[in-house]
Amino acid sequence: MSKTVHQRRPPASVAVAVDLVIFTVRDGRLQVLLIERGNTPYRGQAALPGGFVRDGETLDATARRELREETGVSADSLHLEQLRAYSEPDRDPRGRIITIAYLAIGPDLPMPQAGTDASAAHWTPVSPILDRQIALAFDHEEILRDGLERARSQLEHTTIATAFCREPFTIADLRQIYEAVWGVPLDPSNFRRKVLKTKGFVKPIGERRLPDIGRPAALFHRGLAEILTPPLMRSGTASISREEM
Amino acid sequence: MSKTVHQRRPPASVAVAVDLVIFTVRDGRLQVLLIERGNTPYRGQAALPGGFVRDGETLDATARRELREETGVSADSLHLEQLRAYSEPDRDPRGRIITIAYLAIGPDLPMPQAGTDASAAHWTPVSPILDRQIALAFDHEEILRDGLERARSQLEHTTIATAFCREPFTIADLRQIYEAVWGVPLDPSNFRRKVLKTKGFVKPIGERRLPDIGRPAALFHRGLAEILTPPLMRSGTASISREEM
DNA sequence: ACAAAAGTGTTTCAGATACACCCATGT
DNA sequence: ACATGGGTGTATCTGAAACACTTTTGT
Repeated sequence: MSKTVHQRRPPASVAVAVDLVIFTVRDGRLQVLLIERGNTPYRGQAALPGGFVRDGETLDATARRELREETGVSADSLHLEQLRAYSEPDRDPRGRIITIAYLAIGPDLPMPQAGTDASAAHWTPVSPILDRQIALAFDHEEILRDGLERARSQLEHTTIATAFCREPFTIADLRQIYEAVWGVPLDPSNFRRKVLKTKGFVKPIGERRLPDIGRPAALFHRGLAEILTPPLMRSGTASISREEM
Repeated sequence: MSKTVHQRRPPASVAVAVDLVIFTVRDGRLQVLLIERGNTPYRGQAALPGGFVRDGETLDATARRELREETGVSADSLHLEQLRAYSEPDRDPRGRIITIAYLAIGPDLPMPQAGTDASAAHWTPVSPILDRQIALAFDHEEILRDGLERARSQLEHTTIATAFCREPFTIADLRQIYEAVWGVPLDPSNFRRKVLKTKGFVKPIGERRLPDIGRPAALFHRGLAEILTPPLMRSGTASISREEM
């Protein structure tokens, strides 16, 4: 009768979790929020913050809740987007746990806060993790790499770079975000032109910031645009994956 | 003792499913594979093919298995990538079901095959769905829209367009894929130059195809490259999301 | 006066676009 | 011969990149 055989089979229930890749730029370096695990497995090792989905809760709500619990900051002021699901059956020794990773981006936050869950959290530069000098629990290194690649890509095509900045910010602040996340130096004058030419990227507020040294810089707020057209390319002539012929 | 409170709470088990957005180009139009639902809810209505994850199975494996069951074609020859998770608590009247959507792309396949699950499946042009002339079950219209946007984006940045073509193919075949998915006409001469200039996109096989009318066209296989550098842009000067100032 | 960073102007060059034109085939 | 689509050549224009140069502050 029914042709949809796949619907008849009783669904296997699995535990579903959310893990967060929370990025910020501190001291000119890209950093990620990690917690030190208090329980087995991977006790004492660094891991991405996360937790299980609750009944009646969307994954976005889980991510926002965990973000608040881990950082003490409401997610309203942060950029939050879904990365993807990780489902290797043996990715967690405790059993079958599928996790949906989220990418969160915010300005250099006042962290951690004692007396909250966030007290186990700490900002860690991303480079030593990529270089395997710091090991992460579970498959969190892979998730981190995917999150970094997403963040780098989003800098090209969207205005999320402003989510890294505390308002108001200068064009140089914004440029340093790109330099930290992409890991390449950018020409200040050309960068400035590209940002100002893109309508809706930033909005001048008519004030200036006095630096310790040098000429005062104009201050800006985020604009309303979310998509960069045209994209702000990282290294115009990159390499292709493979050759042939 | 433990600071990771979120790990202590017993995980709520939920049913996890995979839904597939399977695209192809037939008759110069983008089409999607839909099944007619045999059971409630949404009995008799069109829906994306999909099914529940089984024990010990990755989501990719679930997607490949469903693809094989629904289309009778092994997923080896198809492009398959994860889209994202959909988790609204009331998205399925039967209960809490989180679904992870996948995007699949293949050439115009011999479908459907009688005597298999695929007999309930049929190719449907995408346009009338977007125009709300055909309603899909559950939140599948949203999933379809997201899949389409991903496919359009991937055409810009990767070589998946070749996954729509049966080998060998001509440059014009490839161009018609872009025109069908993006919904815009492209200049044949400039398109040809861009494709041939991108090393690893296509590989000439030195033969020609005789069309019903006109000059024979050179035939190609897929190249080894997967990333297009530089991207093949759709409409150089698009519009931004909002204005201001 | 000098250092340092912000901001402007200008030259150069690569690539996209538009379109004229030639080529190879069937009828 | 002509229609049709494949394929090439080329003039023009836009925008990115590089970098010289000017401006505005603190010391």
